[in-house]
Amino acid sequence: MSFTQYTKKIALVDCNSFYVSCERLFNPKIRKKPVVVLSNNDGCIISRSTEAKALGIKMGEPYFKEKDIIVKNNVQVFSSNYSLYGDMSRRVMRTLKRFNSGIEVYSIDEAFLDLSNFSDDEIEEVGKEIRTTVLQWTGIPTSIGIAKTKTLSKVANHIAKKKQSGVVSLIGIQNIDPILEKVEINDVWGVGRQLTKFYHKNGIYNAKQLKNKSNTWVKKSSNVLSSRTAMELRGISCIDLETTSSKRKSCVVSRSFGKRVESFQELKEAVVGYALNASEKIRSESLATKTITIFIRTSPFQNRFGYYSNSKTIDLPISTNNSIEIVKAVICGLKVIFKNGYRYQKAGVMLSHLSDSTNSKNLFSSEKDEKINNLMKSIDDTNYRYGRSTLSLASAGVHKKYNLKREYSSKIDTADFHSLPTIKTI
DNA sequence: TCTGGGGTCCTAGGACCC
DNA sequence: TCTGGGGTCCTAGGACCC
Repeated sequence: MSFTQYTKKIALVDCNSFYVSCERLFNPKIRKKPVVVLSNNDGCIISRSTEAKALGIKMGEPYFKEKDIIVKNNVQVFSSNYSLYGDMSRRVMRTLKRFNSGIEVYSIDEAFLDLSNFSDDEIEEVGKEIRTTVLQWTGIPTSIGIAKTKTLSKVANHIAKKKQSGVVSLIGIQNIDPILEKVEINDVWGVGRQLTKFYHKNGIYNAKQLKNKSNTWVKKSSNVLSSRTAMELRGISCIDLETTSSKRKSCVVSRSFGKRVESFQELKEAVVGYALNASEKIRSESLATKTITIFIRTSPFQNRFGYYSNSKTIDLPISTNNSIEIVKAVICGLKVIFKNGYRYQKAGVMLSHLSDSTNSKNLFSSEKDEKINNLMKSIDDTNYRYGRSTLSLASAGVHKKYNLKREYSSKIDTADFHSLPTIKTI
C-alpha cells in the first residue's frame, strides 16, 4: 500500500547565462556561438554562454585580459543592457507566479518557489513543466533544482545546470550523501572565499563533510550563518522563503568613470547626478533617507599615481527624499573629502536609514515642504514620460565626458518603444 | 601604583550573495 | 590603456550607563 506524500519542497529556478540569453533572444545569429556580456564601462565579463565557458573564459575577469581568446575565437561581445535584462526578468517572474503564489524573487535571474502543495511523485514533472513554460513564453532557458531546503535546492540546481533535462529533484532520495560528496565546499550557497579557506584548513572539502560535522563545532568555530548552512544540508529548513517583498534599507548609486576624473567640478557633476538618481529611486518607493554617504576613490589596481579613497557620511536632522536637499549634502561632503592631484576612477552616493515617507509628516512639516514634494513629483513624472534627466539640476552638468564606456551595446530595449527591434522586409 | 562587573546601543567593517 | 554595481546580515569593539 502506498499513499501520497506531501513534504516541504523548495524549487530554485535559475536562468541560464541570463544576460547572454537575453541578447540571443533578438539575435538568432549568435544562438550557437560563444557570447559574453560585459559589466558597466565594458570592464569585466559578467555573463558567458556555455560555448564561451568551454573556451576557458573566466567569470568576473577583466575584459582586456581575455581579449586574446575572444578575438581568436570570434566570441561575440556585448555591453550590458540592464533595461532589456530588467524587462525580461519581469516577464520570467510573471510566468513563474502562475505556478504558485509562494515565490521569492531572489535576484534578477533567480527565484525560489514553494511547491509543497504538489505531491512527491509528481514534483519532477512539475519542474519540467515550469521549465518548458518559461522557455515557451519568454524564450529564456532555465535550470531548476528542487529539495527540502533552500540550500539543498541550490545544490540540486547546481547539478541541474549540467543536465540535459535542466531539472533535478532531491525529493524522496533517502541518502543524499553520495550526491553531496561530489559538491565542492566552495560551491555551497553561503560558503565564500574566506569560509572555504577556513573549511579546507579543517579538512572539509565537500558538502557531505560539512553536513556531517557537529553543529556545535560549526557554530563555535564559525558563526550562526555557517551552522544554518550545515543544518540546511541535513534537510532541516532554517532559511525561510521571503514571499512578501519588504522595503529596502539602503540605496546606492555608484559608477566607475569611462575616463579618469581629476577636477572638482567634474567630480561634483558626477556625484550630483548619482544623488539625483538615488533620490528619484527612493521617491519611487515612497522612502526617505536620514543618512547620506558620499565616497570617491582612485583605481585600486593602478597606484602609480597613489591610491586615495575616502568617504563622508552626513546625518540629517529629519528624513528627506528631496533631491535639492540631498544634492546639497552630497556637495558638502565632497568638499570635505576631495583632494587635488588624484586621478579618480569611481564615485558613489549611498542613502541609508531609509524609512517610509508616506507617514513622515512631523512637527516641522510646513506648506513649503508640500510645495517641494509637488515639485519633485512633477520632475519625476516628466522624466518618466520623456526620459531620464529631461529635467535635472544645473549642478549635474551637461557635458559628462566621464560617462560610461558602452561600445558593444545591442541597443535593444523591450521596455522602450523607440528601441524595439525592427524587422525589415525586402 | 592600584583601580569591578555587567548591561545596552551603535557603528564600521567584513563576509556573503547575485 | 583597460578591473562592475547593488544589496543584506553578523560581529567585535567602543561609548555610555549604573
